[in-house]
Amino acid sequence: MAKRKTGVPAARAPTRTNDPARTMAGILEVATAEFANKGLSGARIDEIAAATRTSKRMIYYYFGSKEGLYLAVLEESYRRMRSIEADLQLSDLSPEAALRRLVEFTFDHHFGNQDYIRLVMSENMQRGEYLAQSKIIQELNVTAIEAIRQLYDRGVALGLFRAGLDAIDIHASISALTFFNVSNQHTFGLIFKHDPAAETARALRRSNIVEMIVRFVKR
Amino acid sequence: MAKRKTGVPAARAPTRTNDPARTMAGILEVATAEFANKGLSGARIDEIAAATRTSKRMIYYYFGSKEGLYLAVLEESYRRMRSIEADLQLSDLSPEAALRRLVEFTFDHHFGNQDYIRLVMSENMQRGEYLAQSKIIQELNVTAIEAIRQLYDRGVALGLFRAGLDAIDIHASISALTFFNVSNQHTFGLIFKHDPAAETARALRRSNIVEMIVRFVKR
DNA sequence: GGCGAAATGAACGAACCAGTACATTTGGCA
DNA sequence: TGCCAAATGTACTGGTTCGTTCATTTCGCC
Repeated sequence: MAKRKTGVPAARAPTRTNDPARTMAGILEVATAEFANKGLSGARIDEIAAATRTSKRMIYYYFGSKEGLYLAVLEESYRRMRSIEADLQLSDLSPEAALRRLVEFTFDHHFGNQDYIRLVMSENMQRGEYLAQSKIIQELNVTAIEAIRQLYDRGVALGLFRAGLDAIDIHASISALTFFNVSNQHTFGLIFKHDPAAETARALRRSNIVEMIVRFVKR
Repeated sequence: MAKRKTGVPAARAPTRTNDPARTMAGILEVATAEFANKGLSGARIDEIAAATRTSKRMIYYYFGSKEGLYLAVLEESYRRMRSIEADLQLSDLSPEAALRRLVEFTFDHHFGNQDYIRLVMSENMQRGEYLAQSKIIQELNVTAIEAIRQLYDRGVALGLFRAGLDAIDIHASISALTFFNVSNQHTFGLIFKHDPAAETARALRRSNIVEMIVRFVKR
């Protein structure tokens, strides 16, 4: 909670400065990168410690264990993701425009937050073992589903979308197409040589994904 | 190459029996499960050795290192996957039927071969580092693309499919939707409680994916 | 202005784990 | 049938890595 120290402007340099919040935040930031890069078993506590301003001792002081730190990273990462997602104002747009916007946003967000993608990949490699321990996370996704449901219901009511589809299913498709685009870029890109002109290729892929989703829900 | 021993029917029990091919195959089988379950860094050579009829010594004798074994597992797994895929006879079917069959097959195959999915996930966590070392693998995917291209071109020629689409892009979408369905089942399923009546939910998901792909390519 | 809990630092230990040294057996072949 | 390379078993090691022990410093509060 406390972001900064109260009094005492830094004067005497040689002494230590206690700042728990900053210490924890620093650890989390470094740990996020490490776990995203190497996964749970590949990550090294010593490397995380070395990259922070503080020591390994503090990691255990605040997070208890490697797994505890991993879980904290996971939760923080989910929290950030969902808080950004909540900023979309879809209700002002027409159903189709809203759907397009949502897919485009998801595509761009996943591309721009590959650490998040890799953490989710890692967690799926663990079979969701750690996510299951977290009460907080379950609630965080309801918003995404709700946004789709509202936009979809509007579309159906206006006769623009076909009825009988499931918002969760639509969400699954959007996630699958956008997630895979990042998560499997190495095995997929490597095999089919997508690299040259990657920019335009990605733009093309993006519009194709949008098109695919829209075509699926429209009458 | 040599599948079995030539002469010498097993008579004297107490003595050892040399069978390199069998030893290697046994190691690969166990290693596949271990790497698929735990990933490269999570896997333990000692555990693999314990689960085989042979010893850790043999693993290093035949595969050189943990990474060497991992790469061998990866290659073998890809090889198996593509050889099954090649069995589809799509050219006898109408373009749309062929497309449906391909998607259904891919969906079912991925669901039934989760070790393969997890190995690909693992490899993407390594940023394709090991796949890049393998000359063999690159060629193995061309068939999948080719199958789609042929079916798609037929569809366009018949005026059933819209022109201007890319076979690789279609393949990406099919892969994304079917792969994600398995790869992210834990984080996705956990969050949205898909568990009860999983059978019918999966069937529904399957037909929705097929529908989505078909709608995308049809005029 | 000092007291005690919170926060931090430095070094250590015990388990784990990839890889190896050394020794032995098997089996094709001359 | 005896020789030698291929194949295998056993026991060990050196480095790595999670986690801890012990000691010290900071700082809110009375």
